Amino acid sequence: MKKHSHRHEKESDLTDCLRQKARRVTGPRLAILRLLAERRSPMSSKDLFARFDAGGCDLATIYRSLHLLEELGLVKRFDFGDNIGRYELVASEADGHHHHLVCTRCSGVVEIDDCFPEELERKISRRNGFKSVTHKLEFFGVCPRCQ
Amino acid sequence: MKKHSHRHEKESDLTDCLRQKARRVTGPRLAILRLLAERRSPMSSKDLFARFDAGGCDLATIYRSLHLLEELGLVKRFDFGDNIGRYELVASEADGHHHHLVCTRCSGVVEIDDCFPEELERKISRRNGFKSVTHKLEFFGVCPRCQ
DNA sequence: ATCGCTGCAAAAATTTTGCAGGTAA
DNA sequence: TTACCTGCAAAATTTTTGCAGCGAT
Repeated sequence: MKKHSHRHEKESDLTDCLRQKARRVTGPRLAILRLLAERRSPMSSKDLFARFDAGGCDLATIYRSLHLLEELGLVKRFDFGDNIGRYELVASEADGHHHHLVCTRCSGVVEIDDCFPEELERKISRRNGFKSVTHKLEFFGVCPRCQ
Repeated sequence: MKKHSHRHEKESDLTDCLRQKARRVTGPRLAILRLLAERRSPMSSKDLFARFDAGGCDLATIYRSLHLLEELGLVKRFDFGDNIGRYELVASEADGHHHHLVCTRCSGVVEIDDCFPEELERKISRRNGFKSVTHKLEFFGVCPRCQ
């Protein structure tokens, strides 16, 4: 059984992870996690920067925080092919692995749960002798409103 | 039956495509196509720039050319998550749609022919009301030599 | 009181754009 | 000749880094 979820779950995850690495729990890191938790679709550093209240947080800090949070496995980076890194909170339930369907007109994002078949991934890994194989999969198309 | 391939196939494809758009066949465009044709794995603008002989070609021209060639459907852009656009020649046989297995240590690239099942892609498209759905799929892992 | 973290500023890296002159058709 | 292209330089974007001071533990 997984622990029950309550509003501070992410904060305690963060505290746990950081303690293990002798890193500190700070305002910007908590704020970034909260901002990401408010949205289902991935956000860029700039998106986050724009959503900080007055007295916000430096852009450099956002970049540094996202790198750290990614290293801790609390957030995950996605790439939609426009040279802008976007990050999403990693779901605590299950593995949270999922993909996106991005509208090429309005850039709207729909979360997709279907995934590349594990068996095929294993086959690709085995056939090429690669270890620790993962994948990135994103879908692109024109959403109903933009058609 | 498809037309037989000979060494100038890409050049004539280019000529055809450009004519249709009232664009010109130029040295840099031909050179970029040739450089891409020499390699199986995708190249960045900088890679291409570095491979130009003396009296080469401006980086800005490479960027402009790649955009144009992509628009013409002669090259395709891939993203490996490092904010660097990489381009590959579009195979003339079949649709040439394929993916890559990238080593996270040495950045070596293996071409992969397996692809996301069409039926699943159609299901995703249908379920969300999206049109013209395509996808980007890349694999990452540690290659045999780097293990 | 440590050591890590942040803001600020400067730099780096990738990509885009403006413009004057050169070139394919 | 007429657009279109290219090189050069400057700018725009996104991301990284150095450093002095602040702050979590």
